[in-house]
Amino acid sequence: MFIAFRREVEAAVEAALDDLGYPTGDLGIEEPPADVLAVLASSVAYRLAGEAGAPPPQVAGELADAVDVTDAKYVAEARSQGPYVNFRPSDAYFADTLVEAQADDWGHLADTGESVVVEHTSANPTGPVHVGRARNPILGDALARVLEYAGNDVTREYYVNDAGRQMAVFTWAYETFDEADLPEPEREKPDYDLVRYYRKGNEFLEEGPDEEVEAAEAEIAAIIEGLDEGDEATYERVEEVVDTVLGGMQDTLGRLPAEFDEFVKETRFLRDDSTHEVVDRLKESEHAYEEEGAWQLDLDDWDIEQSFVFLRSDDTTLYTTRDLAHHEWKFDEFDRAVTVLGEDQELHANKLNAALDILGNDTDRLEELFYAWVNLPGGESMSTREGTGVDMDDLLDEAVSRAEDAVRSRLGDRVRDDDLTDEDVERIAEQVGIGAVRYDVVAKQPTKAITFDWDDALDFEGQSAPFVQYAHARACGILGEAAGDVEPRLDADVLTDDAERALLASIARFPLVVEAAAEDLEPHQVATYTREFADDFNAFYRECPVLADDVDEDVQAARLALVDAARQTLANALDALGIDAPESM
RNA sequence: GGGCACGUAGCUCAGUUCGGACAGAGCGUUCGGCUUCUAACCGAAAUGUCGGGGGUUCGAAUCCCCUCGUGCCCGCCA
Repeated sequence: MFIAFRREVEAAVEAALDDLGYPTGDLGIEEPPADVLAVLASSVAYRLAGEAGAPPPQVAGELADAVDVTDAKYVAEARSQGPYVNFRPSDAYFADTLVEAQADDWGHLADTGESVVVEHTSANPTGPVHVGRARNPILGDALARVLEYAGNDVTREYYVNDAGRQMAVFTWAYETFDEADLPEPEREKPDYDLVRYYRKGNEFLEEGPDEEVEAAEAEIAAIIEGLDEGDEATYERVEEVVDTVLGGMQDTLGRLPAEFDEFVKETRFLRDDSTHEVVDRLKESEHAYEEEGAWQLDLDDWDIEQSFVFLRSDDTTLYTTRDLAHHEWKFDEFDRAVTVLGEDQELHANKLNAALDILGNDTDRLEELFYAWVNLPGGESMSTREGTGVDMDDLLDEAVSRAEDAVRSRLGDRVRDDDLTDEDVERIAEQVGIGAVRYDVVAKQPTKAITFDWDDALDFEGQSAPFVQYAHARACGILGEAAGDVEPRLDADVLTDDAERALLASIARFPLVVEAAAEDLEPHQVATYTREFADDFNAFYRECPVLADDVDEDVQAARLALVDAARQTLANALDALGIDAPESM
């Protein structure tokens, strides 16, 4: 709706500028402040003042007069206000918004016809998911959802690093150490079980007797070599560890929820020989050279100082080499590829891009979304190997437990009479607790560093998921109360209060927000929208009673339709973020 | 040392792409509101050298240069 409105405004302004003999390159279309009664405005008069030899307000007046919106469906009027030309919505704008927002798929944009692979998380399967890693799946899953809302065919991919040194160390440690020498696992889950071997192994390599460490290193090197050569027996040894740990991690990620369509293993690109084909092609490149037995690329032309080593002096490949084959696979299978990466990966990503360019790929099809690290208070970083950090399972358990306390403490003074069972309470606690954690992460700009704080992550008031979810529950409450007594009617003409109009205008913006968030790869724009929207709904809730006895029947029916449209908008906006919308709280 | 990010109210953050209407929220503080569709809510008040300095512009939180502070990266690791 908003998008159609914008199209009409753009066409009208462009035509008017053309008529008046002004350039049409800059239309100056922007969203006005909240207290201005317009959906869009143009500030172009500022720029034309010099050429026109008249002050901006005068140019704005001239432009407003020249704008012809008689054929427009959604733009009712162009009116100058100071240096701005404001575009006001027609009755049809509100009427169609009310109708369209009733649909289950409200906020979904037209199909782009494009397939997009969103690779996220891709954490090495070395142990339980900790909070430091959690930004990636939450951000990645929300991004995938937003891109789906924007009309793309999205595949969620977890790239499994099963061929590197870390997995070789893990496999060696798992086969070498005796469970009796390990501490009790922190949780009865396979990832918590096996990470003990990994930690023990790393400790041994750092502090063990030189001779024994040397022998261990030889065994680790043999595993790496076996993988690189595609040796089936080695692959099976490593796979046992990888799949077991990954299974445990998947359970945790699923709670967020972050689920994947594909788990693509790194060893796949060794077994099908594509990595070695990449090596051969790179050796032919004018940027390739051999130094001290290692093959590398000179990336000066891409303003990257450091060379890109793609073949070790012992002729084995590196993670980055295999990642090249991986990305060529993506280019074959999908139209676009987006990767969610920690900011520590930026140099690697730039080098990868340059190498893909050398291999003749169109790297415009590949984009990255970088996020800053989550640190512990005191500046300590979270590490699986060292066992520092807060486990994601612990955070989610605590969040759900606090949410359950909150739900139960409110049961006594509930006005709404919907008899929540224990099962309901548990479900709501799950939705609210996990939603709060997820919202806390997804609402912030990814480039800003986060210091983890229990109270901040578990704050259920103010700008949080529960605040937005509560607005949704309120809407459901009204709809439930009205069921059978009042039939909603799609009649926006009787919705004339400021709060009603503001809510409709806010509903109409939803598709635009999806469009912008997808375009910029910024799910947090949707999060910002949800809390502004909840504000608008709460204002309506306060100002406009729906079911009160003294409300006119027509108004009651129309307000009920408006409540349903708001409910649909809240539910879908939360869904685009991967947050559940409880019907009662 | 070089590269990339970040710095907005006491705290947590929107707004910065693409310069434009008085710089906005929440928490906290002070005051007020539940016999009225759910108070995880709402209303009112107070709170700012938009890190600092310079520049461009009719106009800068937003663009450019310098500077300070913080984080990340600079492996034949992943």
